[in-house]
Amino acid sequence: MLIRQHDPELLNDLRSSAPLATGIAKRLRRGEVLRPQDRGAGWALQVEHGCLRVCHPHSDGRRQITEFLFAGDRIGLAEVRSHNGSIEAVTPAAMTLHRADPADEEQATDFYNVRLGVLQAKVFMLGHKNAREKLAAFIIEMSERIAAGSNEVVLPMSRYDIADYLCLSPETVCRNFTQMVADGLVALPESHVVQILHRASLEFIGR
Amino acid sequence: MLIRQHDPELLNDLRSSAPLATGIAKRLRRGEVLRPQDRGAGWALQVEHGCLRVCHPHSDGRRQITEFLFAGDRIGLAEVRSHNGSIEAVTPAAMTLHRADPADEEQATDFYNVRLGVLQAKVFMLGHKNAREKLAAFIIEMSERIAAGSNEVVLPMSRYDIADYLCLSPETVCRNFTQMVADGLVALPESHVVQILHRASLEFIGR
DNA sequence: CGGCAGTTTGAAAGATTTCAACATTTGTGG
DNA sequence: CCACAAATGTTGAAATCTTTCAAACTGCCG
Repeated sequence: MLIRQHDPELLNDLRSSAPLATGIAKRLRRGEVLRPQDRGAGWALQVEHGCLRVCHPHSDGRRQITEFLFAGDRIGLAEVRSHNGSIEAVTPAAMTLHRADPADEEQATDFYNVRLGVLQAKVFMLGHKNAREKLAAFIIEMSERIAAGSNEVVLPMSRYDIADYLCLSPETVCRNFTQMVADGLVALPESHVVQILHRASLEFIGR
Repeated sequence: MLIRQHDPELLNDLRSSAPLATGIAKRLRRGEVLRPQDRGAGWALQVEHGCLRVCHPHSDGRRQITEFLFAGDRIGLAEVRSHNGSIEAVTPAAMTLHRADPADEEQATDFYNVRLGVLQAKVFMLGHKNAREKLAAFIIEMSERIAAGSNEVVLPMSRYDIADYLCLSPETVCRNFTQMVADGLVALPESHVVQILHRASLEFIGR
């Protein structure tokens, strides 16, 4: 699949298998913000290490976090920009910026399909899951993405970040963590360290 | 942009500007169901007239309607199939099925970008809108899509369908219609006929 | 006419948010 | 290294919103 030269901003991706050409290195300190207009459209970002969040402001003053990005993840800056979004460093992070290769149709196909899948899953999550189910799914997702399926996950993001990602209040996130501990599903030796005690139950709850 | 011959199920679209080659005609009676496996992957569906709904079943027994389709709208059958979905006729409907043209990259680009935009908008809607805001946005959307922006919209779908589309209960949909009538925002001469009395307010509420 | 699917309304239950208070952690400057 | 301020995390109680359950109403079709 070709990305047309004159319209390369259509490139969108997250965690694609296709390799990108080497690109421009960039570093962000904790909390630092990258606005896509810093770079024109047609650029993709690949995380080298650290954790980023993709934030979108809302008219009511709240924000929505549509993605967390970890080492190896990629996203098209055009998609971030499309809803007035920005990329912020949750932890100190290093990344590289790449121009879309207009000749690599494999790459573009991959990019689009991964993004469609991610968004479709989010629609189902937001539509039909309650707070407990969202949080269970979130813990499983994080264990797979940043702990390689291990049962101990160190979450780099705050409760506020989790809340904005799941579209809940931070208090609700907190209460549901507490409830899961009470139910023996997880342990929280520290607020950012989640030990999964019953993965199968968590997976079932998170559907 | 090319659709690769061996992987044509990547075709996805809704209301693209690119023309499709003439295809196979199909008709559905009210309530009749089309399952994508009826046709293999790599097919797109274009609505000729009538209204369709794209339904996805959930593990808890409820369903989610991810799209309503009207004359001129298109969707890739692969995307419908991807989450065990089906296409059902809300009204008697006629449609044509088309094989993706592997040489038409313009078409595929269009397909993907329209779908990404639709899904992104849905994520925002489900994440941050309450029932009243969802319904306001729905009425505006329907007025634009099936009434060409007119202030009188005849809704072809039931309150249950609207509820499953907005991820609300049918009673909540109903109560919010009633409330909007009480507030003078709309009139309901019949339950399926919505007259928009204050479009600007509706647009503001639905954001 | 009766039945039936769809719509509407009421009342109670349930879930989540909001507001408030307090605890804990983190970061910074003395 | 400590003290302090700011940010983050937790818990409680009340308010709000939505769902659920129940009942009644409507219009349409056989």
